[in-house]
Amino acid sequence: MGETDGTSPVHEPSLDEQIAVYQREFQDLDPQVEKVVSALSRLNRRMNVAYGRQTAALGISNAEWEVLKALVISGAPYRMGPSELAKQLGLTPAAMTHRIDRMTAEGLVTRERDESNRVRVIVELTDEGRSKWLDAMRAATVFEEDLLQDLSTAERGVLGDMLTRLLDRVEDLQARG
Amino acid sequence: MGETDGTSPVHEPSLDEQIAVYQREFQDLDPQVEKVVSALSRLNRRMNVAYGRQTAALGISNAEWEVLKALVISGAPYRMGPSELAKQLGLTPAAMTHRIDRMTAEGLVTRERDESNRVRVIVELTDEGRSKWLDAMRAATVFEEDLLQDLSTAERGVLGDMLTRLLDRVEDLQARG
DNA sequence: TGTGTAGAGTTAAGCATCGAACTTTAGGCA
DNA sequence: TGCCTAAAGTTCGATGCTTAACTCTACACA
Repeated sequence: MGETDGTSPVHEPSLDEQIAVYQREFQDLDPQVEKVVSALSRLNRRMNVAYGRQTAALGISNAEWEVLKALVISGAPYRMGPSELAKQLGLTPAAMTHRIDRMTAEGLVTRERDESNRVRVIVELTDEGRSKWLDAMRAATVFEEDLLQDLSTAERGVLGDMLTRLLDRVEDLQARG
Repeated sequence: MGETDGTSPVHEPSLDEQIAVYQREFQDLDPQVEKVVSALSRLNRRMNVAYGRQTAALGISNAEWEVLKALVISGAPYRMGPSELAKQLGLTPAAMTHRIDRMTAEGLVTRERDESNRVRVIVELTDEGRSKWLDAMRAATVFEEDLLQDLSTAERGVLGDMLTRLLDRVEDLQARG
């Protein structure tokens, strides 16, 4: 085909190559900082692809899995309102309405009016939804254990700690401006 | 309004609360692993929100910024084909076509046929596109430096190193299955 | 009791993305 | 030369998301 010069398929640049170019193009760049944020971004994209394959194999989407997770995390009896769900998942209420439509049709959740406050709606996990969550969770933990395989227990602790600190920091920044 | 019981606004559970519930609901969960992956996921969502605000302030979207970045990283003369771009950004060629349409209309890139191989198309960064990239980059680095503020130089190095190892690992897993 | 306001959720219209089918060009091989 | 296959990009139809407008209920306050 075209100009396959022998060794350049499509060649996504490696992290270090990417940072080297950035430094050429943008002098006051801290390569250490850039390495952290670029790795975070790439890592997350790849992880989402991996999760997507697993959930697809179970007949649900990543989007639906997010909803199942939020409901389980809310604890028994696994009920939340659409707005609350939307806030946690970073969606608009409109998107949440549609997502709940689909998941209701698939039997993963039920939707009913709150009789004690008729403006509200209660989304509740069904047994099937809970079981799907469990299946997805099992697959996810296998993958996650695999992912962290090269890190010692001590390193995992340090990593978790540092990421938590970044998370606190970003929430702080969010709150201010 | 509703049942504001005084201290539960919408209450997104903290990372530790979330993991505590997960352990109740799913016995064989490694809390250390879960903490790492959950923090990664949350962190990335928040960072994307932050980047989104910055790019919006510049009159572009995060999606467009991703394209600008890829073109700059490819190095001068800042040219790539649509498929190559699509692969790096994790999009389908169809989506890339439309995105390039929009960015061409906005003057951020140009699109022309490759005369030496008329099946191909060359997307090239314009001066305006390069300048937008620079503006976004300046804003991003300020944010990123802020984000990592609580980590020492040594810690940043360790974090970058660990994330790179995870990235290598996930690429490995991707390649296999 | 009535009115105004605010919050929860849905509906409607527009846009970005996806998967699949299609067009065009390049190159291999008879 | 002519055919066949593969690759690049676009077009088409469907899906899920966004913003904005709207409905309905609850509560505050006169």
